Amino acid sequence: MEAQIKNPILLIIGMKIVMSYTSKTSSLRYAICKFSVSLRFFSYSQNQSAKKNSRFEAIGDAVALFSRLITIHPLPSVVEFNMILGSIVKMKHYPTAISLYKQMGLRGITPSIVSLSILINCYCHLGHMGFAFSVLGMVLKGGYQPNAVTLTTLMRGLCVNGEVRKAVDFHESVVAQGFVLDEVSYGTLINGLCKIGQVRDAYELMHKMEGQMVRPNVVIYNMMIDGLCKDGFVTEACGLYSEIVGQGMSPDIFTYTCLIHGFCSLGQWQEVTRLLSDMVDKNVKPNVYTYNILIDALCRKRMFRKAHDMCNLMIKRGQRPDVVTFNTLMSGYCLYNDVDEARKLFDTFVEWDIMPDVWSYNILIIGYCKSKRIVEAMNLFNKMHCTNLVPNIVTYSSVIDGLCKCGRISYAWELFNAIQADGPSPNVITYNIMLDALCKIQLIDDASELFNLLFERGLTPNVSTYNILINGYCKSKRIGEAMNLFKEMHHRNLVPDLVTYNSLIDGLCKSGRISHAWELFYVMHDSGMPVNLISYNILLDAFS
DNA sequence: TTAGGGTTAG
Repeated sequence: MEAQIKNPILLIIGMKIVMSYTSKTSSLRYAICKFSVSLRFFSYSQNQSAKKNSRFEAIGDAVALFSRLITIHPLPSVVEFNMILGSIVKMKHYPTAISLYKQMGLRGITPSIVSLSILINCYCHLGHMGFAFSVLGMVLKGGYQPNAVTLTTLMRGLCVNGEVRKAVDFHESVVAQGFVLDEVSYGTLINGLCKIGQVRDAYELMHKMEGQMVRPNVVIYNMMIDGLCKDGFVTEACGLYSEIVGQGMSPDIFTYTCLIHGFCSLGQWQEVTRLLSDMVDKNVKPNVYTYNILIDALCRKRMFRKAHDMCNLMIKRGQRPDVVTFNTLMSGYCLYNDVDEARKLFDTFVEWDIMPDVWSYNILIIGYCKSKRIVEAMNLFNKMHCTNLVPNIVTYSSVIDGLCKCGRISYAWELFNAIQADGPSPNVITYNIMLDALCKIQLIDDASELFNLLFERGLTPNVSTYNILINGYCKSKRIGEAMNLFKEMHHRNLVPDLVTYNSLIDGLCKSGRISHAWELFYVMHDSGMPVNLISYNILLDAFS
């Protein structure tokens, strides 16, 4: 059955393609190129106006056009098909692109390295890295030459699927085999490494790429600057800024925004001001991200008047506040326990023509829970279900925490089980919340069972998980089990913190094992842990 | 002549 083209503009373009094909191949390419641009436009307008159906129509049109092209005699070249597949990938319809790729094969169209790279990209986006690499196998067996795009796509796939290390190893092996990578390939790896906090390795890689005759561009410098700033190495990030300038390149809005973020985190306002005036000199205009960072920094310092002034300034300079701006302000108010002020802002979203997102709801739900106003938190949680917003694991964890802290543990437990069965999978934070609740009501054996379940679900406990359980065991006077967990932390390369030591020292003291408590106190001291007042009070209490 | 990388908020 012939597919219908629903959009009139695309119908015209589609007809143009069929007509022009009979005359000239170049016209066909021109028409498809226009089609591709139109698809991108529709995809864009879908984002802008949130019209649910336009994306569906655009994808429908793309498929319809593909179906028409595949029936033309003689068949258009693979380039035309690649252009349609590329547009479908841009619309994130990966399974559709894969299915159309397969149809191409059935029609006897020989894929090019571009088609195969698109296919690899689809599998990577779907998290099917095994399939992605089997396509690479096809590439090699078929005598194609994988290029920098093919290899970068795979490296990015590994990075976004949580296997950055494998991506780095893969890069090393392809370089050793003589494949040539470019600045995008290195940028992908550097970004992957920075995102998992391996900034040092990223930095080394940036210097290594120069040995491969690939020079870092501003994008790579920006990623490094961002990574360094987020790790607190703002001085080093500034060094890279100087390198950009020294090499005759121009720092852009990303460079400045990342650096401003770094200095805001350190509270170095003078540097922030200096960067802002530097931006004026270099004619780089702050954008909504830059303003949001500044507003966030002001809110964290409780400078709400100045934060609102900054909001007005951004409007005056032609930058519209967005949902992040409002979320940032709401978050600031909640940080200082003023959930009512945050709620007032939330209620003005409509006036600003801004749609609240999951973050907006989460900020308020957490705010209400913190103030023990569980009814209002639950009302918002229920209101979310009436919108198109899908609560995420942060929403559920916050609500579960709120319910636990208000003593409604059975309801919290019900929700926890519900999301285990069907919902956003609980993460280690959700488990910690439930574990804490169980320990607080002395159900330490149930907590221990839940702790085992955490491993079964493939999650990794963190220091807080151990602290919660150790504290639970200590409060139940089961010091032996608490000490076993303490040892287990070491095996898992988890470094005990002040909370771990204080819980154990308290537990040991309250069980009359004061000499053991002292021993542990010295272990803590020797490990370089800054001892706080709580530690001394625990020991003083024990002595008195 | 189609395919791959970068900034914000819990």
